[in-house]
Order: sequence, then C-alpha cells, then structure tokens
Amino acid sequence: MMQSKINQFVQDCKDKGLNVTFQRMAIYKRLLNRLDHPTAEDLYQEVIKEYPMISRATVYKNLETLFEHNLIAKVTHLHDAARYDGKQEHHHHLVCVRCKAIFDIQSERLDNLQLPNEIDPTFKVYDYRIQFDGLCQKCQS
Amino acid sequence: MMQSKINQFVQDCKDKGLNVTFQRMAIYKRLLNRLDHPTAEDLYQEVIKEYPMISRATVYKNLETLFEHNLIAKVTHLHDAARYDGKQEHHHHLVCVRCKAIFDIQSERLDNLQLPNEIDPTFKVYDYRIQFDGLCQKCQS
DNA sequence: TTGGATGCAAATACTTTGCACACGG
DNA sequence: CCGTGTGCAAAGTATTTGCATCCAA
Repeated sequence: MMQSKINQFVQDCKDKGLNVTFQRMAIYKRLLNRLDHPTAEDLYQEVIKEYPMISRATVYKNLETLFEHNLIAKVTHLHDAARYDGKQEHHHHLVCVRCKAIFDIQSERLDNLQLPNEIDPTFKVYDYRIQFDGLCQKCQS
Repeated sequence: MMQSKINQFVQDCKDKGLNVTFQRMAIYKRLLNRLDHPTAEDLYQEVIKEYPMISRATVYKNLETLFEHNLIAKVTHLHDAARYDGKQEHHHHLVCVRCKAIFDIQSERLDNLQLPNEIDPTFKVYDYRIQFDGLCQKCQS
C-alpha cells in the first residue's frame, strides 16, 4: 500500500516534469508516514534525523512545489497571518486561494448541520465553520 | 447600530475585568468598520493613521486579549505555520483550539453538501472543507 | 492604590530569496 | 547538456516578550 503510493508519486513527478530527487523522496515519504498534519519545520526535524545533510530550505521549497503541483495538500491557505473578525453572527467563509481574500456567507441551512457520528465522542465540538476554497472573479484569469 | 455595539463592548469589557482604554476602543472600532478579515498589521496601519502614537505591540496584544475573552473572532486557529497533508482522500478536520492538534474526519454525508445559493456566482468554488473547532480530551481539563 | 495596559526594543518563529554549484533525465 | 533542484546564509515577515512606566477603576 505504501509502496503503491510511492510508485504513484514517482509517476506523478515525471508527468509533471519534476525531477525525482533523493531529497524529494525522503520528504514525501516522511509526510506519508505522519498521520497528523506536520509543519515544514516538523518534517525537517524528522528528515534530518535520517539525512543530516539536508537543508531546511530544501524542505520548505519542496513542500511548496509539491503543493503547487497538487501532489500534497495544505490544511490551510491562510497561515501567513492571523485574521480577525469583529462580526458576532455565525457565518462561513469563501476563500480565494490565490489572493487570500475572504468573503462571508450566511446560510441558515449550513448553520444547522447534523454532526457526523464519525467524530470521536471524547472530542468536545463547540462550533464548526465551512471554508469554501476557490477563486474570486479577479483571480480567475 | 454601531453605537449599540460599542456600548455592548464597553459592558463586556467591564464584565470580564478588562480595562476600557483609549487604545482598546480605537482598535475595536476599526475592526468593526472593516468588512473583510484584517490582519493585526492591517489594523495597526489603520489605527496609526488616526493615532500615530499607538504601539504595534499594543495592537497585537489587544487583538489576542479580545480573542481570548471571546469579544472578537479569529478566522483561523491554524495561522502559526503552514500544515501539510499527504492524504489524498477528501476529508474534514477536527481542530483542538488549545493545542492545535488536527484530527481527520471522513464522512460521505459531509462530502456531498449542496452548495448554498448565498454564494456569489462569480466566485468559482472548487472545494470545501469543514473545520470543527473544539477541545481534545487532553485539553478539556 | 493596584492590577491590568502600554510602549519600546530586542528576541523569536516561520518562511523566502539569491546565487553558486550539483544532478536527474 | 539543460533545466531543475540543492545548500547556505542573509533577508523578510509575523509575532511575542521583558520590563519600566502609565492609567482605569
């Protein structure tokens, strides 16, 4: 199963014109092994244990490259800076993944979702928010 | 309408033992005026136009304080660093707002939500993700 | 009066960049 | 061989912190 993902990855890289380097493989394999959602620094710390000669910049650059080519995902597109909101009403967000603009959506239907029973009962959910990712009109060109 | 929010804010501060300072009012008022979701730096740049003597640290500290007391909201709890994910399957996230741990949820029902028609049709949505905010077992104490 | 708030500057955390060199295809 | 990738160090951006002083209640 792991092996098939690796093979797929190598093929995907080739298809997208990305060189299959030693470093790239090491980073990707580490990311696959992690079930949480590590930061670039986390992964750097992992990889460096095995390959002490790797550069931090290589890890950062690779993660961004792989993300841009849709080979891995980013949990949030809004990590660059904290964003604050004075609005008290419950609402959801439309996020332009290119320019990072955020638009509000109010929708009674979306506010009343039934929580899925897949959620671990020991986790206390007190709210939820839906983030729609896409492109605003300006960024569609 | 604006005035009533200000009055409410003053009352809330008193209730929570927060001093009502000149700086705090200026920051909060600016945030209320903005319909987008500004960063601390954005707000600092706004406030400083009117009150050139205010300190950047005061703006940052106030936003965090107000957030901790639930007087304003933060669009994301995961802004500290980019988080990557090797998993290809579509899924949603359970986020512990205290320790920032992220747990995955897979749910067919949640994957097939009907998009609300409140969404501006010029915005191209290509995906959505639900983030459930709460506290993990460890952080509930 | 007193605990919380402010201001400043320094420190820290995360990330990007420029450039010379190395390497995969 | 060519274009992409790597490594290093420096720079950039976002944020926090320590501490002396100040001020709202």
